[in-house]
Amino acid sequence: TVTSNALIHGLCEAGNMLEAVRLLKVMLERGLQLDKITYNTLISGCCKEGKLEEGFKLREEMVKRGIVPDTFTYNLLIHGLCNKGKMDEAVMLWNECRRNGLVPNIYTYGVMIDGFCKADKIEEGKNLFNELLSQKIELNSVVYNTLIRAYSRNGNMAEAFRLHDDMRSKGIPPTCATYSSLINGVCGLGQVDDAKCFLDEMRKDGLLPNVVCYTALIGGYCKLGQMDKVGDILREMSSNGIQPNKITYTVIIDGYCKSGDMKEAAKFLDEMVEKGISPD
RNA sequence: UUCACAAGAUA
Repeated sequence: TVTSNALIHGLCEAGNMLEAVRLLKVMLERGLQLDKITYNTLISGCCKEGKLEEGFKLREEMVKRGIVPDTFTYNLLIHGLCNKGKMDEAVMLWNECRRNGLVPNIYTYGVMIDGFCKADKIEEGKNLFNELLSQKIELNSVVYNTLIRAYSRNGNMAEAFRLHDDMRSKGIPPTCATYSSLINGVCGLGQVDDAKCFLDEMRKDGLLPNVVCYTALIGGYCKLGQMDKVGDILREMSSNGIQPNKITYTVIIDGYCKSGDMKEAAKFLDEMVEKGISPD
């Protein structure tokens, strides 16, 4: 069963749900004992493809087989609902989860907080976060990053920085995701040169700026129409061994197009294709 | 062996 579960997971990750379900049938035919992990893995695959109905059907099926859904199961389904912006239904599932005597974990909170934030209900997200603070659940970087991203997108950098200080003071390490959100927020205010300083701060924290951080900065310069600065960042990236990816190129090409320089845009498109990245 | 967070364009 463990081996088959791992295989199913691999197929789901590859987006090959049909094969994964086929494998499930094979397991049944061979009389292999299915477990929570088998079902959770499949439910995760369905939810990632946005096939929520399938996910809920699988949950029914597991119950029929006498396998009791656990917190993972709920987290997956709640996540699926959140991704569709169905926060009211997500809240109902959250309540059902507790009614069934299951204890929400850090993932449950993380998914819900992120769902609220992405549905433009930051205050609700923040309230859940405060509830989380009062629990005996250990906090981690992800929940902080979620809120930091939300406040940064809103241009509320004061609150974003406050959370950043707060996580540090609790010994929770900022990550690349923390910094890319902060960079993106400061860039959104047009302070791209200031945002660039975060690269050094990251290194002081023992983090190596990754392609996401650099791309956020490039995007900032593009929005300001400072296309000359884009080359600087690209050089800094390559001297640090970081390769631009498809999103980086998309940002640059879009920037040149919007600044009316189609020749440069075409150059970067060519460069991207030469590197084996297919445009979309 | 299964769950959450960061950067882009899109009529």
